[in-house]
Amino acid sequence: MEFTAVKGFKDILPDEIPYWNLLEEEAKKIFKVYGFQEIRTPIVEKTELFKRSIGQETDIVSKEMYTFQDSKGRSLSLRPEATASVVRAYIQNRLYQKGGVQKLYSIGPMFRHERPQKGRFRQFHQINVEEFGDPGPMSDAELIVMITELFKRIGLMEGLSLNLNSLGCPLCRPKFREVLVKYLEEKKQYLCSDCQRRLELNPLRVFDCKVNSCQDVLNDAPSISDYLCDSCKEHFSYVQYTLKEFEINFCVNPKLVRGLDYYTRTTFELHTSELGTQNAVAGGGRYDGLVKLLGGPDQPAIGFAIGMERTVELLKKKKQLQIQGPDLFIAALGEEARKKAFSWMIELRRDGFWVEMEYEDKGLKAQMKRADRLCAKKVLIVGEDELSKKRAALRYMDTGKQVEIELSNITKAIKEVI
RNA sequence: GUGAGUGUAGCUCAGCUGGUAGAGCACUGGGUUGUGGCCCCAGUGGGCGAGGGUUCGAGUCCCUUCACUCACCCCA
Repeated sequence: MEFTAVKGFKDILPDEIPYWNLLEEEAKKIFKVYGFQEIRTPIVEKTELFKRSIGQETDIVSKEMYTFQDSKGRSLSLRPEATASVVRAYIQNRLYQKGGVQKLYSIGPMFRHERPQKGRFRQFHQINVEEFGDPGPMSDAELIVMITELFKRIGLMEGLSLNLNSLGCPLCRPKFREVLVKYLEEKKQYLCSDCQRRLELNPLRVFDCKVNSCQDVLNDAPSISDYLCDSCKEHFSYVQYTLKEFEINFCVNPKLVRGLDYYTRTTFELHTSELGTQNAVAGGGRYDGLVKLLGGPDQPAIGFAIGMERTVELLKKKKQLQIQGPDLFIAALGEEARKKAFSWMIELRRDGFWVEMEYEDKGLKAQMKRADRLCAKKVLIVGEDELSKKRAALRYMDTGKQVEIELSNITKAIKEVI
């Protein structure tokens, strides 16, 4: 029996790497001009950090974390998301003392022990962005503009829909929650068993339910937008106003709630209709209370995460990336030619050209075939004839044309044409 | 954790009511003894996820088990 990867853990093969690189490179370019700096945090943290930040009662913490004990009996967990670690690092390294806002991003794997399905893996990758220190709606708008710019740049914004909501703040959310619970209690008999359970633990999550009878109940449910306090209302309308200014299409969705406890006020998600039911490509929101909750100063913050697997999946559907082949393939015939070819190859590589050749004693036809498979742009053909005539043939693979090149000083001649 | 579906060559899949494995692609070689992409020919390659049962005989029926996939759940 051969070994296979652990369930829910995937190899990312060379064919797919160009798409990952494209995504990462474009993201980094945009983050740079928006003033975000990279931070790299460990993938293991004390379990307590996630319990405190994400919420003890959330599914992520209560049943999806990879938790283990180290040899001293301390409980550690693989990170199920990035924000907790970044906030921890922000506090621990006193980044707030640097003054002003801190804008950070990180890219890496996350781990959740869920049942794998389309667009959902146990190890998955996120691009994570956090902005600390600014309470105002302008930074909310900044992040949303930035993320739409990124998706535009990689050609995916067309197929995505931006959902927006405000979850209120500690001043107004409790009141809404109270009214909602009261309403749902009355209709409890129509709710599915999951929602009846949610009602106890996290009533806002009932909005996520896909069961028809629950959605019917929700149609007449109180809406968070009617319960926002004046300051939250003002904040939210400024964000919307700004997005309109920049002609970013969005849809206010009062049913958009988040799975993590720490979110406040603005919350948003980018959805696609092309990937099955796991349709959230990116999501985020404001979390003004989290830094303090984790023992730091009372600093506001906002952030988002992009699901890389899902984004790459979309890229693969929409974009045909051109295969890059070697600049030159040297088809050498015979021992002597092969030796020469090898040293030319090394020299050309030293100058930054991608050059390949065949080491085995194969016929010209086989070598041409291999050059074609590799998508080599040009092939230098050199055999005994060429060695004696001191001229080699350079074939342009796209047109099929061939030219002759003097063997003396050949690498210099080649460098000029490739 | 729950439900459904699928597991046959490297890949994609065919194999009717059980009779002793097949196609396309890929790979190798040849047609063109030194020239790729198209075409033609030939060859290499699996014993049908694993285990057990029924049967004269099982990819084909039954049971068990494992894996994968999708959906619920949850979320990026």
